[in-house]
Amino acid sequence: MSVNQKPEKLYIQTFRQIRGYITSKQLQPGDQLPTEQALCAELGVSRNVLREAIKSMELMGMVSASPGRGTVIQPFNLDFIMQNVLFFRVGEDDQRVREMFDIRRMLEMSYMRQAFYALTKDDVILLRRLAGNIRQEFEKTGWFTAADREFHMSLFRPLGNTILNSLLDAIWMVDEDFQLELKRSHLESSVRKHEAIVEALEQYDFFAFAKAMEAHFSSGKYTMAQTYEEY
Amino acid sequence: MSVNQKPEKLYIQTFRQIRGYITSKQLQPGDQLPTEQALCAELGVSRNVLREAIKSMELMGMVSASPGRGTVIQPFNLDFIMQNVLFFRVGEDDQRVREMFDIRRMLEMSYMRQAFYALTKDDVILLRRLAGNIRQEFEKTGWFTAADREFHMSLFRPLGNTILNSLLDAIWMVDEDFQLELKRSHLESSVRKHEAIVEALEQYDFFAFAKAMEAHFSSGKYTMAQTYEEY
DNA sequence: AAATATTTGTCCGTATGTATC
DNA sequence: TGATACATACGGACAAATATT
Repeated sequence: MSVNQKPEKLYIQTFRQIRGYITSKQLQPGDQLPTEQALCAELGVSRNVLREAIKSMELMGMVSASPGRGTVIQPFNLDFIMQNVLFFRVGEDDQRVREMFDIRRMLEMSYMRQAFYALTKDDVILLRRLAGNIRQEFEKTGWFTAADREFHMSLFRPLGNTILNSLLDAIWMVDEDFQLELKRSHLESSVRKHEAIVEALEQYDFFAFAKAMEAHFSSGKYTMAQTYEEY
Repeated sequence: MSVNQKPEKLYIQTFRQIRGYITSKQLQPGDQLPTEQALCAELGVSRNVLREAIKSMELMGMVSASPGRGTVIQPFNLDFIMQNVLFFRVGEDDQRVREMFDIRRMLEMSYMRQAFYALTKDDVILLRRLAGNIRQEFEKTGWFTAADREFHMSLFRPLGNTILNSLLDAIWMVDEDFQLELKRSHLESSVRKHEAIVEALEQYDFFAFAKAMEAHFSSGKYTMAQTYEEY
């Protein structure tokens, strides 16, 4: 009796082959993939199978396709993976959501030092304006999810850490569905705390900045674990 | 002039809808998805479009399909993604890899305090054994990737933070493909540093534990940014 | 600016192999 | 063994979006 090596399904083989095509030809972001017709002929598969492989790549953010234009290699980006795979089941229960928020807090507190020194004057000006947006949005709607997100993302974007940005972005995406439970008093003080962060940045005072960041996280919803401390 | 809202492509909508179906019905690993035919009818799309969505999920490891049996939800697993998306793209420039290692370092340093107090006596005994495995594997093969991973995962698993575990797991997966460039001298001292971590745990000395963790990360490959410091 | 070609998007039908009862 | 349900795979056809002439 011989070993029954079950061959991999065709669309998975095809996925690998296309991937191999990209790496072996060293295709860069912006480069074109051959047309579906050409790839079908080259790989000897039907158009359906080929599409199942390519659409998978598209949904993972590896390529982007549009009619008349073709299929184009995309730059490195983990956003889709983070949102749809890594944090796939998070929305289901509150414990996971709190874990995510806690991880965000830890990451922001860990990277705040690097962020502080990476921020340019223009970045600080932008942050001042975004803090204004938070206040504005709060006074207008009693809410400020979008502005809050933009503020925090802008704080860490200058670091240029792609993975970190993707991670924070994915967590914020979940956040937007869960922020509804906040109390108004927390929101009010939170508006002020964002302004305190900007003030510290404007004065180029890292210690004040760190204190303001900690204060920001130790309020309201960010209360899963103890706050940041030195050991 | 009205806003030109371009509708998303059907197979992307469908992907989301199926994902929504899984979460809203709270389907667990092992549960069945409806048949292709049934889903086509329910979502009002053709079989091809539906398959492009489902095959994407299969390639991401979210479900598994086979003829005669149907489509089944899979437990959380990033293997395929890591192998076929991350690693493949990461190779373009190892900046991404360094970013991931750095994030791991930050997370481990952030959570070490909670981990320290969450560890039971049995956990420490396990860690002692795993440190032994590291030495053993190193002396036998000159290498210890698997044992290293197991050690670190066991350090933080007792925390019970699902998201954190997933994240660390994902980063380790990339690590295993990239650790090949380490120098032997670093490896030797790294073996000792793992043992130092366990010794601190056995003596229930948080300060020594923290120092050992920092020392561990400040050596060899973990040199992207400055080491952990209080502010 | 308009017509035409190219390329992907979407649908349908059919045959085959596999798992289950 | 046979019958049924299901995913796998192929092919053709037309629509829609984009690029080209």
